[in-house]
Amino acid sequence: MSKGLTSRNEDYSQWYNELVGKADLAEHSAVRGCMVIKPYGYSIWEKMQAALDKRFKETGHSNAYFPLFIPKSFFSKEASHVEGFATECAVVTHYRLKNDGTGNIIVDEEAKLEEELIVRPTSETIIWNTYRGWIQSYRDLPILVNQWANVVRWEMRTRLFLRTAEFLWQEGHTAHATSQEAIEETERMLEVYADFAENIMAVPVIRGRKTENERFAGALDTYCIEALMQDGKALQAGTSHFLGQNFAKAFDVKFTSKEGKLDYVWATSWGVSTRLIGALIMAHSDDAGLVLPPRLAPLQVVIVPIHRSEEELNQITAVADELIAQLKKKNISVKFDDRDTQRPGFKFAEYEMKGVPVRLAMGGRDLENGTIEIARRDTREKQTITRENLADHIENLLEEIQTNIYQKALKFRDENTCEVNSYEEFKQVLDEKGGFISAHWDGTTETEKRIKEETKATIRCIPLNNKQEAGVCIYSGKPSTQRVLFARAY
RNA sequence: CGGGAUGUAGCGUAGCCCGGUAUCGCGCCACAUUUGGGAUGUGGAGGCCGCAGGUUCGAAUCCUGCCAUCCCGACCA
Repeated sequence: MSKGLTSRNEDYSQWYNELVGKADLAEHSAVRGCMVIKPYGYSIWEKMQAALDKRFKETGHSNAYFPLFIPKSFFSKEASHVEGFATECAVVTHYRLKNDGTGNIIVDEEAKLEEELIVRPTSETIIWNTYRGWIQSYRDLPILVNQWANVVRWEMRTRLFLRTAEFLWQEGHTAHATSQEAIEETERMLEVYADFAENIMAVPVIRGRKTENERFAGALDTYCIEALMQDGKALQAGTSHFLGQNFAKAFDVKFTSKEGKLDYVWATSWGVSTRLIGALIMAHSDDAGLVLPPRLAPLQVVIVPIHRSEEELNQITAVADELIAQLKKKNISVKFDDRDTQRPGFKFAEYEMKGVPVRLAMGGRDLENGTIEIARRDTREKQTITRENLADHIENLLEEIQTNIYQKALKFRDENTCEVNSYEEFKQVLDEKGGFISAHWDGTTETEKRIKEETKATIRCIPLNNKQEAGVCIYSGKPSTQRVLFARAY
């Protein structure tokens, strides 16, 4: 476990702040808990966006954009929804400032809004208010829309990347003619997320459903993917909600079916956020810095020249240029770092911190021998090889690294997932080891809450395709039909 | 919003108890020597000591208030 990546903000090390981002934007409470995403970190987000967006399009979705401000009255139309978000809303009450005559800029009380605006914490309400005008007939369905946006949730406590007051995300909002179709959509998008997490981020996830207690405000069912971080805590990495007809009823969105019957529309919503950057970091990094899976690394290959003279550098550059051209043909991003302001050793350490998957180093020795030094970030191994078929070799190595990072995380999760059969054992594992704990639960919210109060562990999910198995609840001793997954979580 | 801690250069810090305008390291700038794992030497720049009051001849230091940050809790993608 990296010293830079524990659960405590104070342990996020210097390199982490330098490279990825920092919540240091102002000495003012109004922006407390917001974050700055620096260029390198943002380019990781852009890669995530591109990969996700591609999958959204492949599954028939289109992007759209809805307003940042939501009238308070919209917001309060769905009872459980407003209840769930009421305590974390930023509210706009005025629209103008003025000079008070002494040079101070103050809020102009005359510019008070008749109705307050909520800065969106999520967009269900304003989108469903809009959908009312888009939907009349079954021919208008389904509506498969996604929005890339920022949202604000005024949490009492923030945590860099995992829970910031403002965050970037995507939120999909779909409308369907039947319950079944909406449930299928909910499950489809969960699988899109799971596939993205595992194949692009190299983070293994558990697909599951939330308990009633942990469900999204306004949803009938919440599906989620849960990942395990290196410190043994779980992280909810994405959610997909089956909203039933709740929002359609709240916003009066009806359609005429093929049979000529008027009915409310069925809905889903699903989202992932910049929290994924935190997940990526905490799942893979080590003491030398970030470890990025090649498919998300802003820079996949770096070449560091080691030279004593200008002439030597020119010779190295010539070899490098040829290699760069070959790599670019393969769509592999590469940088030739010939800065003369830093020494090779410094560069090696720097690119390790940044998590660049493959590093090449070439000096006079290699020029003579026709070789090059190749180092991989995931295992930190390096070897000197000939330059024959180098581009192909690198292409294969990047794939191998992608796989290896995933396998390593998967092995870690397997080693930190265990079944327990008593509450004593449960508490012991939780305190000594952490990780996912599979245990029988009687299915009541009361038991769930008691366990949370006593141990801080929550039910992360009821895994999909869960094995049905008779047992007794570790807490109440009542009969249970299946195990659920517990963990302490972020 | 409760409980605890902390604010000194870009970053990390010493000094505070026992008042005399600030220590060290990293980083930064210049020059030289270096360059296959975070170079070395010499010289240099950089600070309203979180903010506002108070006590005092004199405050980083003592007192009061405020602000901010971090940790724990409630809340949560």
